[in-house]
Amino acid sequence: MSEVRQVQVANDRETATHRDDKLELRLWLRLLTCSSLIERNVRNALREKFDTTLPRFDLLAQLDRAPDGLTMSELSARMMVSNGNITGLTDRLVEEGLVKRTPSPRDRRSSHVSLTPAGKRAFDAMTPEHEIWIDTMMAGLGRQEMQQLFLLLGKLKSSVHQNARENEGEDS
Amino acid sequence: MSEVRQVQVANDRETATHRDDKLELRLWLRLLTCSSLIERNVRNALREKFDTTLPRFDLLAQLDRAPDGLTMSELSARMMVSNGNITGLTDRLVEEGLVKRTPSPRDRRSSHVSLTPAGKRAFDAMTPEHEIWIDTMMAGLGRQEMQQLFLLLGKLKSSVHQNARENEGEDS
DNA sequence: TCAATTTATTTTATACTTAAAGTAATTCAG
DNA sequence: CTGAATTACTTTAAGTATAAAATAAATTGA
Repeated sequence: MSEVRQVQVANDRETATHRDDKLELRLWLRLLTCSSLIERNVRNALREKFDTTLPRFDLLAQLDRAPDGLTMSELSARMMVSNGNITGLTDRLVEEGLVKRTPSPRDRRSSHVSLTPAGKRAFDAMTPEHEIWIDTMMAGLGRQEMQQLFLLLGKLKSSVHQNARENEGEDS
Repeated sequence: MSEVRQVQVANDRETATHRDDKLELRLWLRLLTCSSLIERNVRNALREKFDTTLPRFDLLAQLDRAPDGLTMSELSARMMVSNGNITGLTDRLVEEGLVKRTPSPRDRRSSHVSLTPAGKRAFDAMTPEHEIWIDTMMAGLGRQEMQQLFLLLGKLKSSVHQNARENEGEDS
């Protein structure tokens, strides 16, 4: 009575792709699956280990890389989210004391956001762990495979920038 | 007086990566950038052309691929979102008349969700356009590059499944 | 100068998303 | 058969996200 032992097969988006679906579509779904998987893991880990969220960590990371701080618009561009989103996110981080707003002396419309000492400490505590999570998830890939993947994704990124419908009213 | 003509350089996440950042981290950020870029484009296109959203389109797509319909749990697994999310999403699509819930005769806890004729029509109207958007964005990649990318992402997916911290309480 | 436009940000309304708790039906152990 | 555990789904509260409108400051052009 040999049990039919179901192998744990993830029931993700790709499960339902037809064999005759176009390569482009299957590629997009797989890309999305990978991205979502990693994102979910990082999100969960951040919550469990540091009681924070991915958007907050992301914002701190952007600031850590820009020692002079960034304007709301710069944050919006780098994090690829709307400006309104940054407003709320910054508000919460200010409340937590991890970030501060400094009105720009040159332009009264804009403010520079930067890490507070507490924010810097908090971020520095998270970084090494975060790096380990990422490394771990990618442990199944060899050095060369990663480089290859990095390269191909670079091409994809260019392709999207060049061909996407979003490019209206761009610089001539 | 030669103008310094700024080339339109995307100010995305990767802008701020240090040269000495680990390959794994840079790979993850680039993956996320690609995924977000494509996602944003599809989202905008769906809104502009069909006045709908990506999650709704996704749900319709899952149902279209499963002619007998799916339970809420199956939808949750395939779309990789929480079960509570599916509840709300389904509610809205039912309101729009694109989807219907049929109580399962075998299990009074669960219901099968499936496309209504209107839902099928709506989805069929969107599919060809959607495919074009994806194809267009990937037009910069050759056939072989796409296949290579697909393969490498498959490896990454396995790696994440195997190594991620999420694997607790799994099948022995 | 000064009106019109652009830019930086905030506000508003709505949708999406999650985790956690709750409800109800089913299954399982004994 | 029955109580305990599990499963399917919904509800709730909070956070994240967007588009669009609003505000206010800076810039531009005549």
